[in-house]
Amino acid sequence: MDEQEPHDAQVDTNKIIEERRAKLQALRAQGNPFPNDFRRDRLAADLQREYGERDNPALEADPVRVAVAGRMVLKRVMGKASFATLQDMSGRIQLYVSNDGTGEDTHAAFKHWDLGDILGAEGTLFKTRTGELTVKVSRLRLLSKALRPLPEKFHGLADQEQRYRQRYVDLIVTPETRRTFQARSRVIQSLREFFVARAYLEVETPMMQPLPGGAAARPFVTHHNALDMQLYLRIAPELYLKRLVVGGFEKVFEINRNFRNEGISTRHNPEFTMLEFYEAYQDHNYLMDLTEQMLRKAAIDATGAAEVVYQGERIDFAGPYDRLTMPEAIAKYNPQYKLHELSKPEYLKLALAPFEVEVFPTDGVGVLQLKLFEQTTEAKLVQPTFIVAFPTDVSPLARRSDADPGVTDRFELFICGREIANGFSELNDPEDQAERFRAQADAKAAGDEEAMFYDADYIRALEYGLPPTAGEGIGIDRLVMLLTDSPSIRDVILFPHMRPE
RNA sequence: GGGCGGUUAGCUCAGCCGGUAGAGCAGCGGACUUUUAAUCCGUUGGUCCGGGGUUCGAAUCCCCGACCGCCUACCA
Repeated sequence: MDEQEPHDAQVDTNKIIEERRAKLQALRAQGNPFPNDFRRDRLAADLQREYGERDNPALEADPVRVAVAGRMVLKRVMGKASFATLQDMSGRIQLYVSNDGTGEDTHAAFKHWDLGDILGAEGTLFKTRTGELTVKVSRLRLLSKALRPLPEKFHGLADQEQRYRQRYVDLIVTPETRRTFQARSRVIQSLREFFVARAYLEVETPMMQPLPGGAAARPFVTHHNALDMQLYLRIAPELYLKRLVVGGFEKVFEINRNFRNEGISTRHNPEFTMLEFYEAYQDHNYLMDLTEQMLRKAAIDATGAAEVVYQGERIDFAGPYDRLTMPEAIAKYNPQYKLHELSKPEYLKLALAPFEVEVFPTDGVGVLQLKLFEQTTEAKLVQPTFIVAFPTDVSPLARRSDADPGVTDRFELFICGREIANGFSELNDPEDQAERFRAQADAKAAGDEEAMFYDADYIRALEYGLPPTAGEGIGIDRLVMLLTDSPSIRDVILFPHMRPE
């Protein structure tokens, strides 16, 4: 369907907007109402930090001249003098505008400016009677007229839908939203520092792939016109990153988007950010140690402490974290099950009977354990917990355990009942990998839309020799949710996917 | 996909057992030179999400639909 209707065809409007348009028209008559020749020299938070403690006599004895700019978010007019609160990227600073300071004409014009307008102000600092640091304005300019009114100044924006759809408004009026995304930036910065400090190379691998690989998920499909070929948005970077390890980049990481054509929920967005990293000559046990250090640092860098509170639960990222096999975890959190019985298929099938899970005759012990784990235990793993030794059947890219070929040297990290990380010793045997791809391809042919494709070039890469390698992926959005106490993944994604308005 | 809840002024929200639309903020006009969600006086502003039905009469009750939120399922 072609729906290229012009954007201004359906402009919603109201009396307030009309009045502001009229004000803008009047401004146009006096010159360009969107000047770009004002330069600020200070940010609000810097002023608060540097001069917030200074008393008024000190400020007046040694006048501090400043030029500030920002959005007017509060305004109090009192006749011959007014106060306004300006908000910039760093915080807020109060302005004192008066006939004495700016002259009557400017002050009179200011009275007609609106909340939401962008202003530039020059003046000197002083403290009001109540001790608030304030700029006594000598020059004041309107830099950008806002035509649309801001949400109610006290309650802000409560409508979740509008907060997601119009994030720009949410960011203006909701301090928690600003803090969340600032914390998100610190988390990613922290992770990047962590790897760079360990001599990892940051790389970028294809987002558009001829074969989507590295995970079990339904992909988005697109089309390249010039090549006349189908391409998939990637569901994971894994197979490309391991190709780089073959190439001799023995420590690599990538922080970038994955795309999965699946449901949307408070924990799923169609595009989400993934950290993946690979290190040659290491194994899954090393990864678990590394993960503990990494998450401890990320928590401290994001929040100032290794212990955070998520939705009322205290989460301790300091480590070390529990490391349990699935049967161990099931028995630990569900004493009704006996550990020594949990490796018996008949016992597991009996245990699974009360749950609404499909059990297939082909399910091995490992898969049965996984199903029981998901039903009984996953949600109870509040503190960071590594679950180790995943069944080979559900781990087509992981190295088989030397002790038990039915399981792999793979772990997942659970926090607050959610999977946060997934790591393993990589399968570097090209013949074993080819066999597992064939099994996946068979499953796909049988109708499993999430089964993997057979990736012949990846097999060819393995045939050149992949060193023994450990690799891991961490869902950044879910980690940021935990570190910012956000109940929905949409709260940590600036522009989450929504149905069109 | 299933269940529950929501949608009323630009924003935050009331609106009872069905009787024909309200408040605060914002806006507009006025007073006010140290306010702090400034205050005080006056005042403008509505496709009650959309469509159908019941009724003398629907924001209100019923049905269908849209969108959003939460839970649940699926999704490693």
